[in-house]
Amino acid sequence: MNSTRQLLIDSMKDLLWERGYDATSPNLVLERSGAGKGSFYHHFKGKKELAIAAMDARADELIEEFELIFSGNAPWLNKLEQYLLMSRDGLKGCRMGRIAQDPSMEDALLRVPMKRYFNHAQQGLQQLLRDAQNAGQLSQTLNPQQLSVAIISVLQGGFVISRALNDRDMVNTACQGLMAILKQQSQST
Amino acid sequence: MNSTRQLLIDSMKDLLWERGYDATSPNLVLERSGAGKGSFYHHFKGKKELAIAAMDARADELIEEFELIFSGNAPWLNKLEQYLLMSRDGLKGCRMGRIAQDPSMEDALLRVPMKRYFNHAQQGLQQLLRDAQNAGQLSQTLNPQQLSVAIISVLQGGFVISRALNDRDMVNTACQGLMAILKQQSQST
DNA sequence: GTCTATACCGAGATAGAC
DNA sequence: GTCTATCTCGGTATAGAC
Repeated sequence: MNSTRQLLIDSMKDLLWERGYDATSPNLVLERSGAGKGSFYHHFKGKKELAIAAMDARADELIEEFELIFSGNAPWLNKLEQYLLMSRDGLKGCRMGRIAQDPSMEDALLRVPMKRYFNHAQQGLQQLLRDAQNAGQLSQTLNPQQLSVAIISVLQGGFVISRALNDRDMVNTACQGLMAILKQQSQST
Repeated sequence: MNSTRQLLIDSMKDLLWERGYDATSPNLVLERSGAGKGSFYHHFKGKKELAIAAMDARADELIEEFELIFSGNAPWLNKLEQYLLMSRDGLKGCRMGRIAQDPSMEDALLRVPMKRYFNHAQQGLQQLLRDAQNAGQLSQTLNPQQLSVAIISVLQGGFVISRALNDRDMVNTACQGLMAILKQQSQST
C-alpha cells in the first residue's frame, strides 16, 4: 500500500465528485495530488483504472454511511427521515450519482462500483419498507420496490434540479416534499 | 430562416440528448447534419451559441408538451398520472435534464433555457397542487412547493438511476412509486 | 518508484478562396 | 453561404533515464 497510490485515488475521488469522469484529466489529478506522470502510469494502467479504484473506495464509504443509518433499531420512519432530511449541497451533487450521466459511464467496467452502491441502497430501502408493511405500519397496497426506487430517485433528481436551477437547496426541498407525504401516509395507516 | 441553420440546430438537439454538451464536438454536429465547417461558423459564433439555440428550441417543445397535459380540464390526479406514467426510456435521459450535470453547464448563459423549462414545469405543478388543495382534494398540510419539486425530481432522478443501473425501466418504476403514494394520499382526503 | 521528454489525436476555431 | 487548409491547445499515453 504505497502512499502515492493512495494520494492518487483520493484526488481522483474528489475530482470525480467535483467535475465528473469525462472532465477529469490525468493532468488535473497530477496537479491535485502533487504526483508526477511517471507515478500515475506506474501505479495504474490509465485514467479508467484509477477511476474504478476511486469509485470503489467511494462505494465502500457510501455503503458504510447508509448502514450507519439503517442498521440501527430506530423506527423505520425515523431512519428514513434521517436519510432524506440530512442537509445537502445540491450544487456539489451526489458523490456517486454525479457521474452517472457522463457518456463514458456506458462502459460496463466503470459502472460496476456504481451499480454496487445503488443496488445496495435500493435493496436496503426496499427491505425497510417491507418490514414496515409486515409490522402494519405501511399500507400493504404500496409496492416496496417501486417506492424504494422513487426514494433514491428523489434524491438523485433533487441534485439535478439544484444544478439546473443553480439553487443548492432544491435537493433538500425535494426530499422534504417526499418525506412529508410519506409521513402523512403512515399516519393514516 | 436558412435551412442549413435549422439543420445544425436539429442535429445539436439530438446530440445534446444523446451525448450531452461537453461530449458533443462541432465535428460531430457537422457529420450528423451534413454541413461543413464554414457553414457552422457562418451561422453561429461557436458551439456554445448553437447549443443555446438548440436548448431554446427544446425548451419550447417541452413546455408545449407539458401544457398539452396540464392545461386541460381533467381532474388533477389524472393529469399527474398522464404526466408521470407515460412510458420513458431511462437510458436516453430527459431531453433537458440530461445535460444538467455537465461541467460546462455552470455557464450562466447555457443555463437560461434550462431554467426556463424547469421553472415552468415546477410552477405549473405547484399551481396544480394548490388548486387541488383549494378544491379540498389534497391535504392542506402538504406544501405545494416542496411536493412539486419532489415530483420533477423523481422523474429526473429516475433517469439517473436508470443509467446507473443500466436499466431503461427504472425511471418508470420510480414514477409508479410516486404516483401510487399520491393516489393513496388523495383517497384518504 | 519517479522524472522529463516526446508523440499522437481530436476539440474548437480562424483564414481566405470560391 | 460554403469549402478546404491551417492553427493552437490540452487529453492521454509511452519511452527511457535516474
